[in-house]
Amino acid sequence: MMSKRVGIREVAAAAGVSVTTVSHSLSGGGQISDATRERVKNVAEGLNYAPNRLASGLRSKRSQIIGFVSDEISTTPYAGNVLLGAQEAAAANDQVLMVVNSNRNSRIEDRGIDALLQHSVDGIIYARMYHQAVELPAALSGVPTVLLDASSDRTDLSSVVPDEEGAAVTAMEHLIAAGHRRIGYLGNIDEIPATRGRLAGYRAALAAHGIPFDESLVTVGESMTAPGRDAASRVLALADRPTALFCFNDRMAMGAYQAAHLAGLEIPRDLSIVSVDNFEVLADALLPGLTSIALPHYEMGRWAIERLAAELAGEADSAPQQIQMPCPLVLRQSVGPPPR
Amino acid sequence: MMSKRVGIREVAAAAGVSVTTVSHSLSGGGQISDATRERVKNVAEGLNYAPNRLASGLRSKRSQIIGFVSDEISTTPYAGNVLLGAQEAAAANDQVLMVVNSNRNSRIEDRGIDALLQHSVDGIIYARMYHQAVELPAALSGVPTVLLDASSDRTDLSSVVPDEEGAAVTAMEHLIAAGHRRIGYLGNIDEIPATRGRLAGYRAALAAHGIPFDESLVTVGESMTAPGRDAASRVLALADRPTALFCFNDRMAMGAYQAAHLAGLEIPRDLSIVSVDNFEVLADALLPGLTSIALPHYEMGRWAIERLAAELAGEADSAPQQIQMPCPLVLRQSVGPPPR
DNA sequence: CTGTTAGCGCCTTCAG
DNA sequence: CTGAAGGCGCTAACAG
Repeated sequence: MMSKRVGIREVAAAAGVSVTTVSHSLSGGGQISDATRERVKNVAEGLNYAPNRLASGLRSKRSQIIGFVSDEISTTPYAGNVLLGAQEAAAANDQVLMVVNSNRNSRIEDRGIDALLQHSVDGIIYARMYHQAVELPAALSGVPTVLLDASSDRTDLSSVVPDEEGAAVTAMEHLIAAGHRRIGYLGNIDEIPATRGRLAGYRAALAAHGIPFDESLVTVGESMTAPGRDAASRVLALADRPTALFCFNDRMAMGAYQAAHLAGLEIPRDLSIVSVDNFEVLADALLPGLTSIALPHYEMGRWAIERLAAELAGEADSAPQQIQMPCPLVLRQSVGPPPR
Repeated sequence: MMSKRVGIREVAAAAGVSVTTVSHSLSGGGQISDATRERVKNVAEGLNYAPNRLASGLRSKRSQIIGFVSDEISTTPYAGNVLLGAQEAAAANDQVLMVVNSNRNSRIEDRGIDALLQHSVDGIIYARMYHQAVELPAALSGVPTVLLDASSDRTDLSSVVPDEEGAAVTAMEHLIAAGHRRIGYLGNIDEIPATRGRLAGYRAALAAHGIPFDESLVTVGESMTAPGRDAASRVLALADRPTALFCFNDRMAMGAYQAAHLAGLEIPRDLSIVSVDNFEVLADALLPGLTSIALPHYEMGRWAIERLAAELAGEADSAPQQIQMPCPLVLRQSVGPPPR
């Protein structure tokens, strides 16, 4: 509400000082004696003073608002945690988030960015809901921006994405450590970084353990349950079927569960499974629980805000960084030793 | 970015008029001839003028920012759509959303609300991620507020929640129309409106069709997959087991699928299932697809913003409203005629 | 119909 | 160490 809340001048009057002194006292700036500073703070608190950010932003050119633009806050269930991470980090910095959603429509996105700029956001988190390459909208040139779950070829922009290859290696190491050597990969077909990265990790892990790559163990499909079921059915029908499956994501893994069921195989006795997403509604619900690699959504959200804050502050370490975040393994019950 | 963008005075100079004329021309107010209005608009566009909302908000007491406070944006996957609905409706009103997340912690929530108020939000959407009764934080008294997926006993506050009882009736009517008379209810145990509402709907639908209520067909558990599985197993073990199950939500329904499987029952041949949530990642993924009642998340988001806008505008119909939104049935493959 | 003139609430040189 | 004064960019009376 924009009512007549108490302002800096009321505080000044009550404390018997000038508005300047109040401003300095509260903002930590200026040369104020500790005594007055304390007194002013107490008076302000007593009066229930709260600054008007509109006014201070107008004057100081710092709105303390960060714009958060994403392609689809909604459809994906992973989304929430990146927003949460960003929001909590922002709150810790005395910043607040203004969110805008493009629904993958660049006209809507541009309009949203315009709105953010009109509200004088200090910077922008440009987020995607799954790892992908992006081109920054022209309207954002000159605006401090950090890419989240998105990457570009620009080295002057900070960005954070999951370490896709590392995620796959982690999953594979877990399977190999359990004794598996014949491990299938249920891959997806979209042209996104995760597709390449996870396959690369799959192959790298095999190579690291001297296990030959067998193309017949790799099947692909759309990254959803039904295609995962079909792909898994194909590879499980092989005479020399794999004893374990690394799945592109939890939805495909759910398909693999169904395929295993249809083939009369029991998990993990006959088939071990690891996948990526750690999407709890699925991973926890499946029987047995699905061991899965978690994507660091919350952490990426935090990192993006902190990076942006550092760049806005012009700190020493403010050179742009492009980082890949590690993805931890979340153990459940879908992995066991190979049969026999 | 808060750089020296072109301001209203540059536009005025370029158009050869005063700043007042520019302001009126662009905001549609004042008495300006159509000719000058047009000319000014063109000049402004040519100069790529965009208003500084900080300044206009400071002056006009209208920030065009709506605060969105919710308990948990993240953990639940339903969340996204309410934010999306709200965001799109806000954009249509030339408003923008500032989000704050309390993580169910009232101290964090109060801090967040403070931040929103400091930024002079015009009003607040106070949202919960699932239907529940709330008490409005004291800090919000006097602030235009609309409750979303939340209700209170205050009649001076607008609110929107799903029609829980209607949802259950819709589900039951579908089952009854398919020929079922022996229908079980897999209920939950939390003390939330949905618990009462859906059970009431279950009973009402039975009564409307002259089917006696049989307590043995009602089993309850926590609203998750494993408890759903257990509860369903109990009722399916009955000598005279139900031919259909109405489940509290999709996660419990997934448990019912598993229980059916374990009991050697095939869906929908031996057992029909309808539930609530239409949580696509589950409902679409289950085999066969799960027929489910959709909760109107997106629509509630839109409605809340529109209601707030109406109240802010002080329109004729601005008396607070407490509404229940209908919940549509989404057909998939989990319902068939009763066996034999 | 259009222009002049004050501020909105705060920050920030610049003097004391 | 503290106070006075001038805007930030825009809107809204009030005059012309």
